[in-house]
Amino acid sequence: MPVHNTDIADIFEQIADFLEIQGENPFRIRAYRNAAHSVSGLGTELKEMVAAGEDLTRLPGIGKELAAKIHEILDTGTAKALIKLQQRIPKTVIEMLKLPNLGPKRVRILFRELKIKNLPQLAKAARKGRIRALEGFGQKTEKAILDAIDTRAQKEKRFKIVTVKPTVDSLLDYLKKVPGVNTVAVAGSYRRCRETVGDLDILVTARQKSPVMRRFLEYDAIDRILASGTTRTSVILRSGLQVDVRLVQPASFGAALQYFTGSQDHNIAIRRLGQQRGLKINEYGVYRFEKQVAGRTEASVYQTLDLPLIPPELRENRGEIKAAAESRLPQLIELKDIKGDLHIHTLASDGRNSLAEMALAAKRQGLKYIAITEHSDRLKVAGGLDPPRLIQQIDEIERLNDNLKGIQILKGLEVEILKDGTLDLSDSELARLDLVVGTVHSHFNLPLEKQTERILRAMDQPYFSMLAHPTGRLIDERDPYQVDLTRIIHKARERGCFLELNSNPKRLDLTDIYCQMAKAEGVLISINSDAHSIDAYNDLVFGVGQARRGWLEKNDVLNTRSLAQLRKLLKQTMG
DNA sequence: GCCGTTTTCGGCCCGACTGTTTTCAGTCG
Repeated sequence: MPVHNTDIADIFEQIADFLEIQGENPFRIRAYRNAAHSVSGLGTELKEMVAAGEDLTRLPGIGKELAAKIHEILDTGTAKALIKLQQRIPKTVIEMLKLPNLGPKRVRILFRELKIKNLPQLAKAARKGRIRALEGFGQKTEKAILDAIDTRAQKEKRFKIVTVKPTVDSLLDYLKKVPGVNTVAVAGSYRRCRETVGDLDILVTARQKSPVMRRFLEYDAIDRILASGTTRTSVILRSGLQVDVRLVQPASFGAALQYFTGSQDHNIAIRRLGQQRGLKINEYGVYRFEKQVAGRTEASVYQTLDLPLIPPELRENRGEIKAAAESRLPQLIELKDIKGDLHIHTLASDGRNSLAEMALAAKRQGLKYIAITEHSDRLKVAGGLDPPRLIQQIDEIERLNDNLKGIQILKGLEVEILKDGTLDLSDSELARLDLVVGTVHSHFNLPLEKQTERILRAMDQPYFSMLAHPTGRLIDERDPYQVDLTRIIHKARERGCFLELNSNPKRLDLTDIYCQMAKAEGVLISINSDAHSIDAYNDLVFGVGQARRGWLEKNDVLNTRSLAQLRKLLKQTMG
């Protein structure tokens, strides 16, 4: 059973949880959490680094002790330290930490004083009124605990960025119209283009006595109010989404935007840097002693640390601060760099628009080329094309290309990768195409080794240009299938083929970390819409967001190339 | 447990809000 970075990070987080409930040294706990974050954000598998004989203590947040634990976990699959902790405190106690208003101190009291070991016992004790009697608890806390248990499933939910976008647009519009309001901006994980957001952070600057906070409370989609102060108001919308609005002074706007954009790990690192220079950085500004020296703009905050403005998508404390200090921040790809879209369906398979409609809509979006890639024969439920229908479509594309100006259509196919790693159509049939996009739509449950071998074999077929949605995951709906992406990326480099970053906001597959890994290997990524209708070109912006989180620059992306360059690159994958 | 232009010890990010207090601890972001 191979151990992945996520397994190691998970063990470190668990150790941190246990230590926290034990009331351990908070900085020791932080060290474990830092290490977990550092490990999960690595662009390389630790098992490979160890195999290559690399010194793990060179990684940020990993010292001698934790390096030894990583070795132990790689060897045994677990850590003795964790097992020891689990013997003293039942695993189920950790679940209580996830409830709002319950942190390590209170969970510790519940466990020690009332011997509460899990959520059902906690609910029982709360119903009997035993919790309010505890030191530091009261009636309100007891009720909050009960409420939280009752609505727990709902609360853990994160929202896909695509479902939040209309809310953001509407709220910004609403707040901007309130008298006296000057600036409204969204911060948080939404601004960092994370694939899901837990809540929305909105910043407002306004003239004195603007009724903005009161008016926000009147916003019609609000279900209930969590907190309401002069500078911060928190509400839950009927959709379940939490929204925090903060009123800030113009002189503090940049500092607040920096602060609330996060990530938290990035901010901690930034404030530490400030500290080393005798600066205090908070959401109001950058201070030397009592005097504010920056904060009106975000750039001014970074400037006090001699850093350029770091793009929000990079702010995860995954090396961006060091890169900024060394003037080697990437010039991140932008939506306007995308010249074409290489994964598109039409009415011929399961799309909702015709070939001509898809082509014209692409042209309106400013794209120069598209590839039509219908499903192949085996995927009957999606109207997969058999060889005769594929030939028919190739003819149709050639006819259209003769008549269309300003957009070129490439002949492609989204071919099924069969269980044994062969492709759904024969080489002679695939040879007629400009590109072949391979995908897995069946046998999701193969074990890691089999699934990986299956895909590697497919990539080795003579006609194979690109692996689409490489992990098959659907955010919050379907886990990725078991596959060793490190080997897939190595193979792509060796074979000269490409990996897709699918822009469908339900997929966003590849994820940021693997984009970064592919980039390091020199494997080009294609940011595709997987469009099934003309509206879907709008999703490319989500793919670009994920690509930016993966540090991708224009040159790292296949479909920023001119049509001539693209054809050359594709030809190398065909035959 | 990590880390070092404060370097092998003594630090480790910072403030708002709430509930339970009667001046503050815990939680959260």
